[in-house]
Amino acid sequence: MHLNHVELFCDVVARRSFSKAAEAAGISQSSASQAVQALEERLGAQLIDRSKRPLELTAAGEIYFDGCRDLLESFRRIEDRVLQLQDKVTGRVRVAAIYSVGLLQMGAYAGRFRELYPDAELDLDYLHPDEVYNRVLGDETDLGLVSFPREGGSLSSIRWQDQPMVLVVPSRHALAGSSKIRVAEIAGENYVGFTEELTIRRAIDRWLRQSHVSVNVVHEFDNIENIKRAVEIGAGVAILPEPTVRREVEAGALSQVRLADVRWTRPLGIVHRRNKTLSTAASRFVEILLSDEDAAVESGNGAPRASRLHKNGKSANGRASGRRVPR
Amino acid sequence: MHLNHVELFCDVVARRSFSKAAEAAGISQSSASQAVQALEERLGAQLIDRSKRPLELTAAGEIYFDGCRDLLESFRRIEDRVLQLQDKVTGRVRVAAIYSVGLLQMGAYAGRFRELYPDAELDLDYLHPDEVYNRVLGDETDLGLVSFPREGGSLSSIRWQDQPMVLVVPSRHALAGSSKIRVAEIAGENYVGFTEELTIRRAIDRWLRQSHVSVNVVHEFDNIENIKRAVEIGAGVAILPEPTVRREVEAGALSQVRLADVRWTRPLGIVHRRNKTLSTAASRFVEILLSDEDAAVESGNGAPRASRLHKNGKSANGRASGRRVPR
DNA sequence: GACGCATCATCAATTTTTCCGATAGCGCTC
DNA sequence: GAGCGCTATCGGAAAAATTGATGATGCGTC
Repeated sequence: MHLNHVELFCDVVARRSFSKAAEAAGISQSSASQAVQALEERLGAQLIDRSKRPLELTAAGEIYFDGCRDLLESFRRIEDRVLQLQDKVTGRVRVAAIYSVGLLQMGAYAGRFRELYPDAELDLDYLHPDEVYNRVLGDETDLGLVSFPREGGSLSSIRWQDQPMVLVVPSRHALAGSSKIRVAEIAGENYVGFTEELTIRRAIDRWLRQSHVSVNVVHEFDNIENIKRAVEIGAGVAILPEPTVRREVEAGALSQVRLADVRWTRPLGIVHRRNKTLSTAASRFVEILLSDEDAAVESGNGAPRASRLHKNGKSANGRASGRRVPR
Repeated sequence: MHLNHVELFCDVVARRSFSKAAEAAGISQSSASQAVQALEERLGAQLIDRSKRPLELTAAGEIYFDGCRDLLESFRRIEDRVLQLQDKVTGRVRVAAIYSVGLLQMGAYAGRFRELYPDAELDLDYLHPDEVYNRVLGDETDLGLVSFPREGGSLSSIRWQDQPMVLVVPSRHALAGSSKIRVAEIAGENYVGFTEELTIRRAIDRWLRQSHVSVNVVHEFDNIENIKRAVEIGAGVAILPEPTVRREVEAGALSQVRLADVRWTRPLGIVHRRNKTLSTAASRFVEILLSDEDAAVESGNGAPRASRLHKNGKSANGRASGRRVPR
């Protein structure tokens, strides 16, 4: 029996689609169909009910899926154990990041990871926050990079960074010159904010309320890029994580103003399934995220750093564990 | 990755031989070699040290083997669960029986099993008792049929039959006419017995000692067939399980005499690995062994029957469970 | 310590399996 | 009910496992 076929079956089930799973596996839809059929033939039982759209699992399929899910996980762990013995880091790490984390920072981390562990494969996706959680929960990704990380249930999270929130204003705005202001000075400004379904919107609302400041919301977007564009054209001011506007500030397209009397930060975290032990490769990726010195600079406040995840008992030779790559 | 390759690797390790494992799997030695090499290449690690004869596992191989052993077992269970859903009994049952059980009785049981479950594969081997235990312990067989079953450690046993021991004499012997005698009458007879390493020999010795009877041992054999031949040619008398001499007694080649004042029996048991759940097919085979009505007749004493192993919650249609095959 | 035996690796040829692309059929949605 | 998206099916192509022959190596034996 081909374990690849089992893996494919599980992916078909997870995605509720043969074609999606086939594409993800880099094979043709036809091949995916045949692979699952081979499994069904071997068992002499229908696993998937294709007469429904989207497809559904049969009772047998349910049982088989549950079992194979664990089986594949076990197999991965076994291989990992052997590979660890020789300090090899291989396998695939699937990372899903929210747009505002991903586009700005992940490139550098990914490069570093690929440089240190050329044998490992890194899949990076930039998604909507909800989709990141879905993937983690559905076991379609190993690590999720999100802001205001949720915990509990089958989710566990690792604290990663705390990004200071700054006021962002058009470069010709009255406040553009100031390096620091008090929150109260924002009151009544035209404001470009996040849409209400986003956690960060609710956090900012709460912060403003606590400071007894209210603003005039003129636009709402569900992503930072659009907010920045709106501020650039003078639609209003915004409150955004400092690292996400650094490039525009340096280029002069936007101005940032620190808020002197509050410590608003956007916490970023790495979420993963609680019960699933991370693969060595995944652990190493987390390690790179956490060990990065830039991050230490960026996380402006004195919050304790997340402790190192990876503990390798017997790494004697100079492997990556403690290594720093010069920026 | 091919699960077959993993299975093959495990078999190679268990047998400490590529060629043996290849033969057992029904493939060429070349193929076996390449299959294991494929695994090693995938892991980038040597699993087996071929420079030793017989081959040895490397540290990586040790880890991999332990993991894969369980993995294969898990996979088997998963498939079994699915198959059970549709009342299918497939898969392989490997049975190792001691000669004296096997040759006489197993044919009928095997036939019955193959008739009831044509999709399942039954491997029957007749071996020396020690070898039966080795196979069970080494996980090379699912069920072992032995006399005086050992328990404990990783072994578990199911009571199967208690065969009454009878005195067997040449057909022209002075006692040949009697249907019953007292044990004391054996005293001083020329006796053909088992070799000392066999459990049954030690049991008989103990019984004779308890009855304060001693005999004149003229020959020792490690199997029942040879003992019968020796008795046939008049070398002496023997004490053997009744079912094993029934054919010769009916044919007139030997005479059997019941022992009136003792209840000596040879217990037969089904041994298997304790922690390993039996496959459905294996359970059904056990069921056939236990449900047989002949066995009830043969087990002369009133010892409680082993309870039925198999419990299938949802078998509604008239499947084999309760079915009896007329003798 | 050389010989023979058993065992395993290697190689090219062949068989078997898998995979692909095109096409047809079917369910779902509008 | 037409259109769209999805999956099964089919023949041919590609990839893979398997084989048989041959060579290398460890191990016991004389």
